[in-house]
Amino acid sequence: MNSRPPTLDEVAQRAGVSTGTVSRVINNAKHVSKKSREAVERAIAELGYVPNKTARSLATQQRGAIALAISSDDPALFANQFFAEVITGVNAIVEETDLELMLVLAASERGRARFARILRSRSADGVMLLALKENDPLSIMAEQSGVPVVHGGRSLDRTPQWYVDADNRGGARLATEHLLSLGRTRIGTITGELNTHAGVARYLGFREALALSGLSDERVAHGDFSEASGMAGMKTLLDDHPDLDAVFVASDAMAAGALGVLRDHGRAVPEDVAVVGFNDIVTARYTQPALTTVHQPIEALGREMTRMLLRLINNEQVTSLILPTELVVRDSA
Amino acid sequence: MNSRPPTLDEVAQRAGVSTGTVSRVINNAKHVSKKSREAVERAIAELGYVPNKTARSLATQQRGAIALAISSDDPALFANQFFAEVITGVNAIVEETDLELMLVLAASERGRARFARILRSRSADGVMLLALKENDPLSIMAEQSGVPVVHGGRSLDRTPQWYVDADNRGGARLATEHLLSLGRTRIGTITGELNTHAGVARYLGFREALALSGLSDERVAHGDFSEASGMAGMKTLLDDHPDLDAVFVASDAMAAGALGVLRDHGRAVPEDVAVVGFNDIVTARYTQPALTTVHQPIEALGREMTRMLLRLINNEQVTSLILPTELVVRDSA
DNA sequence: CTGAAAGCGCTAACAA
DNA sequence: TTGTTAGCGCTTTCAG
Repeated sequence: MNSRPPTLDEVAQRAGVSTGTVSRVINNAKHVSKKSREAVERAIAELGYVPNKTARSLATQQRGAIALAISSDDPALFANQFFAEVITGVNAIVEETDLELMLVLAASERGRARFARILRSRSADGVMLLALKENDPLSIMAEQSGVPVVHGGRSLDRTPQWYVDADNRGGARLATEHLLSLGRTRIGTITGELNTHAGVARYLGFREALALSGLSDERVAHGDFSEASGMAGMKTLLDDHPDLDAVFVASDAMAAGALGVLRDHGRAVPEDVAVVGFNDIVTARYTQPALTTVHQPIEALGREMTRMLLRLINNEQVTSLILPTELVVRDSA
Repeated sequence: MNSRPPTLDEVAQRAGVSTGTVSRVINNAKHVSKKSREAVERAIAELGYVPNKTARSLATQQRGAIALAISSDDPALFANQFFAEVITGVNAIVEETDLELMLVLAASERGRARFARILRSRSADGVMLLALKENDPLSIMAEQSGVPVVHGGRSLDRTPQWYVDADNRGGARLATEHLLSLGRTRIGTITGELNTHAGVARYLGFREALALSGLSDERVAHGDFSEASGMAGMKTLLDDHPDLDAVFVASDAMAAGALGVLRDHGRAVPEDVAVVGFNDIVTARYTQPALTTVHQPIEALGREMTRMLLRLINNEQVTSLILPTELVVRDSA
């Protein structure tokens, strides 16, 4: 049961042709007579031939693999929905090809070193990078390596050459406009980390929407996307602007925290204060009340990153992409 | 910036030694003079040499990669916490080695075909398989291939040769005993799918605990792990056994559904009916009330699977593992 | 349209 | 302790 798979040479012998011919058939090149082709195909079937990918890689100088790298210091960041959804999207496209998918979680210094080696040794024909922090060393490393790289998301400091991102700004506008359409006029926001692209973009979207309606955008508290910071932000907002009648919160985790604080302060949601979150995490459906939020096309992000990378590898033309977000209306606003 | 990395031959030339010697230094074999070693190391540093993994693979007949394969018809199943946590665990061990990690999501027929090819062409030195359904074709395929295989979880029909599993039965006992310790005596259960090992094991654990206390175990409704089935199961239970004072629910998703039904029927949780779930998904902390549940060591599962696989690849002795689960007490019981 | 042969970059066996 | 060389299995000229 452990017998070595047959080689191309053996197939050639069996089919009574040269290895060159077998190779041509396998890579369905032209200039092969029907007769040889059939003989080869029969031999392949009979022997159960499977090409040796390693040998082929060595000969062609192509690995037949792409890598999905996730750079982060905090391993907990992998452990979320986002991650799984991206991979699902990536896989959908990879599955249409013969490529292998390598996963590189660069959580530690070792992980980063491994990534560097993959780049230098051309272990992958291309790389998709989810750089979760700003100014990511891997990002720079990758773009300098000469290996095709597609980024998921952008960073503040440096816009990658090729990227796919969600429309954070548009999503924030959507959310804020929804609040406006509900007749709210004293709308505040709890921002995410303002040293991230997403954080800034969502804040800008919020301000944009208010500016267009000529309303004040001065009710703002700063958070860092975490639930705890959402609680703190909501308290600040309530203290500074007790007249608040709605709040756009830049992440669902923060919104969950904010919801708790509102409850504690006796403000009914959405009657007294309407709340909209961002991300549409699973738990958004389970908060009390269920959270109205902005859905990001995460799986699509994975799919488009992969498509883009494949084109890059094939030297086709590509263009960076911003994917639309959409509002999911539930009970909180 | 796109220059081909130097080859071993070039290093040899630069260091003024033979390729054999360079190879020995790289694989730090013995029988190398200090002098040569240093010369080689210098040359490697100067040239920025990185070994070509493909060439090495071809020569050694080892791929230097292991695969994590997830078999499922339903892509949505990937998109959960479980998946991300397993990978985090796997990565922790992989990161200690030079191995690459390939990911194979066999959702479609194509995916399965790709997996078969990986097996036949020895694209990976070993495979970890998360077979999410019973009687999984991949599982059989893998074990017949001669490639080392470690399973995550077991199936009902066939216990894999090497596996790591969570102690579902023990966890269910833990949960039920907790209910007993609370003084509850009319305890029911909503089971998971009874054509899965986990479903059956959890049901058995429940019955075991009740049997040991001499209590009736006849309050049972059957679900399929889904939220909807949890709602249905809870209704059935309430109809058939209105005296119910506690329920062990075989998954958190079902428990979330059950909680809603209890609320609708005016039963206070945990006062009237105590509820314990299973899995400890993220949302368990957000239900109303927060769900007492059984935590599975998912990341550890990933870690142990990987360790086991590495030992298998090195022809070391291994033994299948059952990892302990633990009770997380929150508000619902 | 087909066959022969020279690599791809590395390892490993054998000589020296 | 070192150098030499024959592969690993496939692709790809180059002749024919």
